[in-house]
Amino acid sequence: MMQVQLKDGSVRELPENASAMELAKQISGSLARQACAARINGELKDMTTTLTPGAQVEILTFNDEEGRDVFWHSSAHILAQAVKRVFPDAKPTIGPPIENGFFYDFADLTVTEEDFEKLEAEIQKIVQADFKPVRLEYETTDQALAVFGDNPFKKEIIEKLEEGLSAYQQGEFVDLCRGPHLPNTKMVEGFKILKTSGAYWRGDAKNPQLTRIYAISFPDRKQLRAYLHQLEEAKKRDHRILGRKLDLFSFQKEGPGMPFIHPKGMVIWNALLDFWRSLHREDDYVEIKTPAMLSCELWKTSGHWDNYRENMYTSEIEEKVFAIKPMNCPGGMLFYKENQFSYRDLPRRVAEVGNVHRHEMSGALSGMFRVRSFHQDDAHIFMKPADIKNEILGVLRLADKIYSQFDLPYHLELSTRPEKSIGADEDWELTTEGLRAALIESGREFKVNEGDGAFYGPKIDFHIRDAIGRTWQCGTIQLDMSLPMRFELEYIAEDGKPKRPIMLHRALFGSIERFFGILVEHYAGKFPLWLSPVQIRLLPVAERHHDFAAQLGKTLKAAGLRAEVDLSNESVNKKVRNAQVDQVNYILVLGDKEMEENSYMVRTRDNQVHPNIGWDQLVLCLTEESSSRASNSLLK
RNA sequence: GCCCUUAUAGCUCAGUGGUAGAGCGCAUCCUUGGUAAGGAUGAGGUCGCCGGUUCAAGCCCGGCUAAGGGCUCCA
Repeated sequence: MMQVQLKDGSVRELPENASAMELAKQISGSLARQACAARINGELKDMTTTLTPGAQVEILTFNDEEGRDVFWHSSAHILAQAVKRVFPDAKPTIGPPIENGFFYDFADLTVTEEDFEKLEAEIQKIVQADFKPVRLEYETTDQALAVFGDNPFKKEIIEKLEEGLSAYQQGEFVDLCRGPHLPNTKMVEGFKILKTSGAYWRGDAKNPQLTRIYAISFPDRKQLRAYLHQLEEAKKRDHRILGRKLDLFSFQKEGPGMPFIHPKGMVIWNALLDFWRSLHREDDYVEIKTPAMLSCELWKTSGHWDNYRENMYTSEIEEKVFAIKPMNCPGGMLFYKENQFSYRDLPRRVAEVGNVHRHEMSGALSGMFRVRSFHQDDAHIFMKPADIKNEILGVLRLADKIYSQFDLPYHLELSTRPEKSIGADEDWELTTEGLRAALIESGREFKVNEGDGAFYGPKIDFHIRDAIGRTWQCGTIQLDMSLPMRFELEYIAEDGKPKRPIMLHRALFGSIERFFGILVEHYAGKFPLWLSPVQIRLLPVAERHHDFAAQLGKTLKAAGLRAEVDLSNESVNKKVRNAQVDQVNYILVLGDKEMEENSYMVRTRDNQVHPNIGWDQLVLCLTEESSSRASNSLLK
């Protein structure tokens, strides 16, 4: 007999040479059925692994991140086995687990969605065959090459690894693999191929393109169904679909990646910017507007011409070359140089909501999330070295006000000096520590990405998490040591001598277009009142109530509310439905009763009914809800 | 940019080589209706664009344009 220790510190007695699976069985039958792999003395191993006396053992299931990775990686092998059966010429390359599921990349394979059914049928056969993956180990590179040498991708991997080579076999299928793997294939009850795409070998466009198949699997068919359901739900929030349904924006083939914002979208846009401007006024920002197009000489000075030219739209007129701005900063530099500043004038906070154009690769475009024409809520802060910490703190506070307005949780990341960078060591030290000190003083947690800063300075990024759990990099604070130098910015210091200011770029929404798209999905089109394109719709019951409704509509508009009166020749039921489908916040049906009683029944788009509300009370309540930018209805 | 997929009425989508369809929306009329779809009639399409195959192309082939998924996760 021998003893092993479990994660919780308890000790188990087992026969000599017992495997991890036998341990799991001793603990409980259900654990043994769910066990994906074991962590033995800190290393991930197969359940078949023989335990040694005194070993520390943890049994991992699908509920553990690492267990899940093993589950999905084994699923990838099953997928590859099925692909080999259906397409014998396909050459498997790699097949790792990812955040949601896994993929496998193949060379010499073309699949379409019509093949999915065939592949899934084959996968079911493999699952039902209940293969027990067996680990094979190779002593030498040559041994491994004898098995996999005809696959150039596996060959590359083998030659790179040289030792510790292993493979797993299930039935006729052998795949080079580090492991570990599931004890059997029958555990994979729910399996679904999701999509296929091209992917470059090792992620590099210079390498051959492979065919990638994405899939997901679960130990339980119910979990698969729930996951697929969740995907469907997320699809319903898709800002591209809601944007069309709610008539917020559109794209035209004449302007790929260049959104048209419709009147209802502009209501949201303007509400966002009103909010943004009010906060910036409080924080003593001034706002400017610089030209969309400027001479290429400017872009040569800023460095964009050398580094960014292929992404810039250019135009030649009267033999002079101009470029549409991909960033606002160079224009902001010219503005700074308009005046001579004293140290007393700093920090100077200059904001600009600038429309920038960047020629993104055609395949990268995606709704409002990745566009070629967008607006940055930019600001450039010019300051003395001593101002850094306070200015960063100010921006952190401002960002917090903005994100918390939308109930968007976020986290911060600090990126430090990359290998390729400009500027003196002491400048990097000064600026990076300024950022760090401000982050620490703000009391917020942050992650550090060493070497991930821009070549011209360190930065802080804001990553927000939306209602479906996805994270987005929105805000950014970037210290820039390059532009003040290139543009020879100065201020006059206390000693009367010119000094170079420190400059930072910052954006909080990031791209307004993208933030807009995120909000559409975050709220699933159900905007809070202050953002909502149509806040209230009045539905007269019959024609004799039209004048009454129009009159009330006028009162609401005069109170600053966005009201519509539905005079269409439709039934009341239909009008209510239309208003709810249009995500109108409040719906009022107006008939004889309302004309007589001056008391109203207010219905929301979610079918909440608030009875017996007086007109003045209603107007007061809605104006308060809207102007205070409340997240939830104030009606009781 | 590259790989795969898609493009038919304003929108969502059927239509596998023989003169173009549905639902919603829109228009007109009937209905004047009380809280999620009242009824009838009608208009609306060079089937994304260019070329090819064919007696005949929305459908097959090629090119272009646009859209969607992906190209970060290293056996």
